[in-house]
Amino acid sequence: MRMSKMYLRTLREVPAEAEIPSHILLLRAGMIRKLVSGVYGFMPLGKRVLQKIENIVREEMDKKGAQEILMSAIQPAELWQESGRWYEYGPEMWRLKDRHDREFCLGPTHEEVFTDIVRNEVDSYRQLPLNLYQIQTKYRDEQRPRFGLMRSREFIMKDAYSFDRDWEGLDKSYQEMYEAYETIFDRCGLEYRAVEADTGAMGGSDSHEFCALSEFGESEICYCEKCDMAATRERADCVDDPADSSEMLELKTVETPGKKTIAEVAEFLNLDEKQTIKALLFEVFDQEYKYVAAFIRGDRELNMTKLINVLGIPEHAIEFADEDAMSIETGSVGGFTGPIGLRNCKIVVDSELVGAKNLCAGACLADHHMINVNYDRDYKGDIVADIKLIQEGDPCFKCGAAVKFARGIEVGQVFKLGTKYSESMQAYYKDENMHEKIIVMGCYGIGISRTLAAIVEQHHDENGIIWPISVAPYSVIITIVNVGDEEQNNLAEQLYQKLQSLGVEVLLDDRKERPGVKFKDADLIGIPIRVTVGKKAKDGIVEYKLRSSDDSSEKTIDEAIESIISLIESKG
RNA sequence: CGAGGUGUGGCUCAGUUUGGUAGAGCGCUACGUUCGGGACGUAGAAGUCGCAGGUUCAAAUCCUGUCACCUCGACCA
Repeated sequence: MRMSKMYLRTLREVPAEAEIPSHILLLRAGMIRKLVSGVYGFMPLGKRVLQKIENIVREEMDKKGAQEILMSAIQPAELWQESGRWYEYGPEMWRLKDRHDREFCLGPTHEEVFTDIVRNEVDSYRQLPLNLYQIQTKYRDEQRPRFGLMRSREFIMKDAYSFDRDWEGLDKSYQEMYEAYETIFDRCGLEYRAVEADTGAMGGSDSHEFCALSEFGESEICYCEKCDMAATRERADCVDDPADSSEMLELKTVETPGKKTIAEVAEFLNLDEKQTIKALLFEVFDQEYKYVAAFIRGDRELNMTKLINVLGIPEHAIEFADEDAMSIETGSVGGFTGPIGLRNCKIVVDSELVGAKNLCAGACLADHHMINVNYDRDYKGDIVADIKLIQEGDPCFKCGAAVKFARGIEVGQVFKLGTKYSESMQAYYKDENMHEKIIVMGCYGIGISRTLAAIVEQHHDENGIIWPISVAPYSVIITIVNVGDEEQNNLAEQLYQKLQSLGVEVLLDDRKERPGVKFKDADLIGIPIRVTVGKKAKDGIVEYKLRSSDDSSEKTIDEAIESIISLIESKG
């Protein structure tokens, strides 16, 4: 491609909308352009990178026997009603109606559609296992789109769905996809970590997230250096402090005027925060009960994901309670709510509180707390479970060593769905004995556009992007220092033609620009190999330089071609 | 959804406090001089000041409403 003809505009200044390196650089390098909040278009260079990533994904999926199809982005509400997710999915789903008032959505994911296709066409065990995938645009009406491609409302995703005869088959399919993902992210040049994850709105049992490590990642992950534990923060189990064997003391109510927070109460009563109980009050929607009170030890934080999991409700069906309204119905008192005296409300108690003794809790009476509160003797929970959020340095639930934290960009996730969808949507097959059996499913996603952003996060410097050669829009850029010089033009043209005939993806910077501008642009758009044709063109000498290094060397064009070919073969 | 902020040529921004009829740099066009890390000169083109009302002789500027965008929080396969 001749740059004089290429549709490309690079920006010198940082667009006001962008904050993090990938967003800034993708905009500055003319790879993406915003249409509205959370919706981006891909310009020629960006589109090429996207295709590189897609092709890596295709190759590795195909190697595992997965077959590519393409389903529509538009989906009928009926399918989602059948699986129960039309309600569950919440406001993130982009819903619309046709002229006859029939309801549809723009697909945020495709479990229902794939299950529907397969249940209609798979009858026999001979057709299983089966793995189908697509690379397609997905829609999620995010509350707050952020960071360019990182969290957008329209994005490109590879989603695969496996269909097996039984759970053993699913385990195998899952393992195959897990391995494919490792290869895919390795080939994309990403430094990543696979961590255990919550299954969230997808449902199912096991799940792993593949997180590209980055300080701007939105996933908090925790891991253990002593054992193989690695999980998202919301998923990580917590270890309860050991039970206290002290005697139970007499329950008392004490005055604590105006002391509402844990810190204030602990200081006022001269207690450790560990000796207090924190109350968190929620209102829930469309359930048998209206309010939830969650109790955890005063020094702990609540893990919202764990809470909604034990309650078995979708995330959008719960929010912090309006204290006044709740007070009337349940007897809670803002700042002074405790487990004793509450009514008409689901009580969830963190498991750690069961073994703790003589704690301080709100008295459900203004300006009063109770001391020497003990589980079982003084109060009970409707549910007792681990609902704590893990902190850095807490003990690992597998081996007890202190856990470490890191941040990552979730570029892929694999789920064992099991029979969640095949059951609700009745996807069966017949076994050897003509017995009807349920299909066991898995699903496997990769955010293609997010992966692109993650690669930039990990591969850039102050001058711009540094694409790994495997995903670079072009492998080589030939920079002509002075297009007014015939010898330079001729030599560059010769090299350009040769590289093209060898199948090398090459840019020829034949623009009438000063060399400084061309070098800056070459660095910004991140082409891995730069060949500069300058003063020594008359001797047949060019300068060969890698974007990733400051060193350069002088070569004849044949030597340059040799270096280029061998580099592409080793890294491409 | 809660809090804060911003909307002025393609981009980055000044001008708004104190109303007087729109500016700079970059980019763009033409010509000339340059030509190894974002050159210089000359001459140009380009903006209903987010939108709608209102106040006023006069509104980018003041008032009301509205929309969009950004940040933090909450939330998020």
